Amino acid sequence: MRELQAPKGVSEYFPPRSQYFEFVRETLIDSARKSGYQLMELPVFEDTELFKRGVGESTDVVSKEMYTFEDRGGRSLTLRPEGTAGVMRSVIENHLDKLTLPIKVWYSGAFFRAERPQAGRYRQFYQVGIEAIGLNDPELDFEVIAVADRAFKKLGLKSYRLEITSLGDSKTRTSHRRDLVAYISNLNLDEATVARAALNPLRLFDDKRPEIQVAMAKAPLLLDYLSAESAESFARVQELLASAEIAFTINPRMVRGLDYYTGTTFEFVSDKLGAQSGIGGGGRYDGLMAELGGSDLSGIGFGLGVDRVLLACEAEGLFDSFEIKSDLDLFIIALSPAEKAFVSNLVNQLRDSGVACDMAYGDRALKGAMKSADKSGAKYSAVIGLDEIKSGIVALKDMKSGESKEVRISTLSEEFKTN
RNA sequence: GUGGUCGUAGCUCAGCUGGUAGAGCACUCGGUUGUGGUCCGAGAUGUCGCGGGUUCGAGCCCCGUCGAUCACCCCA
Repeated sequence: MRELQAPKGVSEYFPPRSQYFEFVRETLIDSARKSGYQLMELPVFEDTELFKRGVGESTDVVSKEMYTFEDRGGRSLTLRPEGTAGVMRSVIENHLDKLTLPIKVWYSGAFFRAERPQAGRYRQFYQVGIEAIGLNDPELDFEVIAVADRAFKKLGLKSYRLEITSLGDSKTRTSHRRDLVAYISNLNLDEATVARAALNPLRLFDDKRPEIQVAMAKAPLLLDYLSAESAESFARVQELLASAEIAFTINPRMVRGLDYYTGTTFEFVSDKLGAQSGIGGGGRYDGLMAELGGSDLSGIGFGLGVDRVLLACEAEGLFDSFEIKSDLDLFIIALSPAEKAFVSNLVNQLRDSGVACDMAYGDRALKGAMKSADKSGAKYSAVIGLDEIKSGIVALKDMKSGESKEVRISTLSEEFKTN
């Protein structure tokens, strides 16, 4: 029989590494929660139209990386390739924009893109994101960036940098685009590059070939086209970042793959990773909500790649001395099969009264059972034989110090009532 | 989607110019008649990714395929 394997390019996390994944994800989410963001739990598949209209049909993400399928009712559905479009759809559909603005939400979950897999690039990957919707206020731009930066610092990451730029409003974008296209048309480029430029001329800015870098050195920069209003807002964001001592560099050549970005746009890049070095990114989107049929409100948000942040943490050795913290207070061992039913009952009662505990299963020798107690990470262990059942007293062993103290079995749960 | 590299025990890997597999770690048991972490001893474990070909003989050579990985591309 053919051995089953996971679909190509998906990431999965199982013990013991899953605890690092969980730690990373929780740290990212915690940063959002502590800044007033609330949970938004959304479907992993949406009407295909949502992404075509929201993300943009000419983007690579939409044109060649979507998992699209037809359901039994003939509807075209797509596994979400990113989070913002779904959030906007839900905000519009559920009239959240009628509430006090800004709406501040976070989300976490799996996203899907049919790309060729690579370390840090998976077909199913995990993101934690936030969105602050309804107001165009540079203080919010700063807040969103700070929420991400705070999370990275909390994790202990050091080798990453923040790059920011402003894409201005749609008017400045079109006039810049016109000049950029004119500039590019005077360059001597190969066919593939011309095709790339036709789709999105900005892409040539981050082409890695040195000859293209040279050719693009004098190309018109979007930052020079900013309206007074955009420029002022962008300057404000920089001021706020500086006074918060969040280091950043302005990268006027930054290119983002999703069409909806306007205004402040940013990327967090780790230099401990390979080609897939972006650990998070985001920006403001002015026209998205209106494009999707809602009121014309601005918003800003980010998406952080949990897989990549985990990889970056590991590359920086942050988990080398990570203390495996078990949730268990107590691990109970039945000395022989005769006491197993008693222990099983006891464990069940302790769990009922809120004690986190586990027991030795199977019929292993005491030495082996103690080993599982050790591995479980439980703070205390207790061995129960006929003597203990008869006397009603058990030795509670502190697994760290090795010392034990006598405790009544009937009041065992009292020992763990500390919190 | 394009190109390069790799695939041997649960993990990390060794395996000579082709002669039908090994180490360390982990695991199980014992040394210690009812107490883990250290130490010592013993034991179990492989369709050599999968399919085909060349050969008397393939882990090793050839082709295909699947997967991982690196770069391009793209982006979280």
